[in-house]
Amino acid sequence: MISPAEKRAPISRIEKLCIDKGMKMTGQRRVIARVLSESSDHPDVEELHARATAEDPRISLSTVYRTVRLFEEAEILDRHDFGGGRARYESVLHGHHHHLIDVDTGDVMEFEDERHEQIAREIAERYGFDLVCHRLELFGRKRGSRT
Amino acid sequence: MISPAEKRAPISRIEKLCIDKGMKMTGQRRVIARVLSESSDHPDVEELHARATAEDPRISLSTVYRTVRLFEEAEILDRHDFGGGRARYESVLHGHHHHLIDVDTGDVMEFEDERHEQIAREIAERYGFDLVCHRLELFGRKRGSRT
DNA sequence: GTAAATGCAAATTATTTGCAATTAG
DNA sequence: CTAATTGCAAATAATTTGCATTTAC
Repeated sequence: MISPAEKRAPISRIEKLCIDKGMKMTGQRRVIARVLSESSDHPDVEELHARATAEDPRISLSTVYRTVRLFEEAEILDRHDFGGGRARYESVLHGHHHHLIDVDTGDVMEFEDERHEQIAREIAERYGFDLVCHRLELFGRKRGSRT
Repeated sequence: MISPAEKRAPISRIEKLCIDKGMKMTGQRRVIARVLSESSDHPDVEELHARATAEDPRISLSTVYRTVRLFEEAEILDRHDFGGGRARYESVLHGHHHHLIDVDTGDVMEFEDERHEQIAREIAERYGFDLVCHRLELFGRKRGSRT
């Protein structure tokens, strides 16, 4: 039932990036790359490990930590701190955007805003800086929620 | 040489806030409040402890941790994460503003921008949220720096 | 074949907490 | 006087690392 073909998972978008950068693609790295490519949320390391081991149980937490760090340094992943003590990750392939965090539920919504981009560039310039990156995070409460 | 008068330090701005909120003002809490009132940068707990013990050596690190937490919950302090693994604090008395971080040196500059405030409110509204707070951080490199 | 990657357990780092002793109000 | 606060040392929680073993290229 298990044909050899099933072992060759298709190359994920992030795996492609890794190959282009000349990284050594181990089985675990390939799975983590796939999990990240398929995630449209902002998982933390614990969650990534859970998703990865669901596909292949022989992936250790250390490897997930090492891999997200590697990917972050290779500019494949963005790391975020939304509070709660754990770093959360998303692929840079999801593009440049910002976050609106529901302070009651922890839900994260994404948005873009061109006016904001313009203002950010302008402020950096005013101080004599080239903008490397920036983040805008809004923390809000659903209108009508008591408390 | 040491007159009794020297023991009565003037009441700092933050100590005043604490008293208004009915907090029990211990010696260590008073010193930490003063150090924070006099800081115009964004010290972490380690640094606050160093500044506090310089004024009075019998202040433990635990107490500094407990006090910044207390002050944060009382909305006397804002906590920031500028990367580097440690939380950094500043008095809310410094007003609402945002940060431009020099990625090479770690220096932090502050700025305000009314247009940005307006956009933030508007975006939250678009999603049906009341804005609780928000943060805008620009990471930049001094123009002309090689690398 | 060889340098790089992995798993595991132990180490680190930032922060929190239990508890007996101290202190503000 | 009494409840809140402190110091200290031990506990947590997230993340990193040393080292023997495995693996991609």
